[in-house]
Amino acid sequence: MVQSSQHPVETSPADSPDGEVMTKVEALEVSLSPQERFSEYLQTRGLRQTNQRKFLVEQVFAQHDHFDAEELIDRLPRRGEENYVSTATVYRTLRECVDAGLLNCFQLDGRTVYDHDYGYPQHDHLYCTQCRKLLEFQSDELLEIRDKMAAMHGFRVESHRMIIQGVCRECSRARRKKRKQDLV
Amino acid sequence: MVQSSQHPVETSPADSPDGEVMTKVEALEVSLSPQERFSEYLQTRGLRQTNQRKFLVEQVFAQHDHFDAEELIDRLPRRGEENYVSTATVYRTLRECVDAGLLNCFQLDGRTVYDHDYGYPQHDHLYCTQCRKLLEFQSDELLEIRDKMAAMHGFRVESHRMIIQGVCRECSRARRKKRKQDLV
DNA sequence: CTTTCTGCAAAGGCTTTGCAGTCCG
DNA sequence: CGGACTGCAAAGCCTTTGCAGAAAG
Repeated sequence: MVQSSQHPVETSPADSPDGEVMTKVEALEVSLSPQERFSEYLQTRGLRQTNQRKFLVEQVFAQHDHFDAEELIDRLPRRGEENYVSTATVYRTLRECVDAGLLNCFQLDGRTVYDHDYGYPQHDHLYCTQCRKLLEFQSDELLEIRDKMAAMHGFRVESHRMIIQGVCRECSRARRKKRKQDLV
Repeated sequence: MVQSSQHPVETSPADSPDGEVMTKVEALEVSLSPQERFSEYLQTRGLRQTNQRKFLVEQVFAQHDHFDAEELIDRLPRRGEENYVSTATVYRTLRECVDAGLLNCFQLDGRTVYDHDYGYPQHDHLYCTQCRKLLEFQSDELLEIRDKMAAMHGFRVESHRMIIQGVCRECSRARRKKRKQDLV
């Protein structure tokens, strides 16, 4: 079976229904908006400020969310509608956003997932293998270990990617409930 | 540009040329060989003990190395030669090895990389973005943080994947050398 | 003998690319 | 105006799948 096209991705909820400790990943203060930052990037490289690029960056930063190309395309205007952008241009622009430092990307289940980088602090992910939701977490200790391990091996760190796979609270609950029902 | 098909992947060298601390990832003592373990897995599920499966598991465990499907296929007999195994069967068997717990797999640069799991301790990776080499490291602290972060979010951990990207010692040296030459 | 497996070739999913027309600067 | 950009369709890459013949139990 091939991955379905349903990949709900959400950020960590601010509240904790169980009253447990929750780290919340907050937006950072930045002097330039993502749009301005991208504009700067384009100018530096002698690239052009097109309507498609402006529109895409605006859409990408309209909500803080993880997404893949397909999800982005799904919420953009269709062919024939105003502001339609072709698939090729979407892929090309996503790559530029990564180069510009606006987005991060990583592979998950064979698709490329994009994540806001600019104006957002470093973080890692918890991935629910049941509902495919992505939660974020932050850990300075993790960074320390990363740097220590890299140093041990003479590595100069550029970046890292940590994904914890498992089952989220909601899916665990749903499963327990189901098991209970199955017993009846 | 698309990823090239050259992906040297090597394990961590045992010696440290710089005399720095090195963690070495050692093989574990296991009661069954990978072949025996796989055989057991097949029997349990009523699957068959074919020559192709036996041959592939043997090849996969002949050397401790990370590899992708292409690299494995490259060192197998060609079509027409003795013990030839089709691409489809290689992919099918790799998947079975993962199901059987013999191999781990993860995505890197768009390809699926396989890693010995059975008879080998949990470990994570350092990935050199210059030479595409994969080194291994082990850290119990990392596991503690993983569990702590998961607990904070009500997650039941199944597994995790951590990859530190950067430049390895050898590539750093090569680069320094090159810069020096460029100055002459 | 029956069911699973294999090899083949074709298809699939995601992403990139060549090209001709379009648009930015 | 010239080079960069876009949309389109086609190709590419890696992996999976349908099917008919082969093989395991």
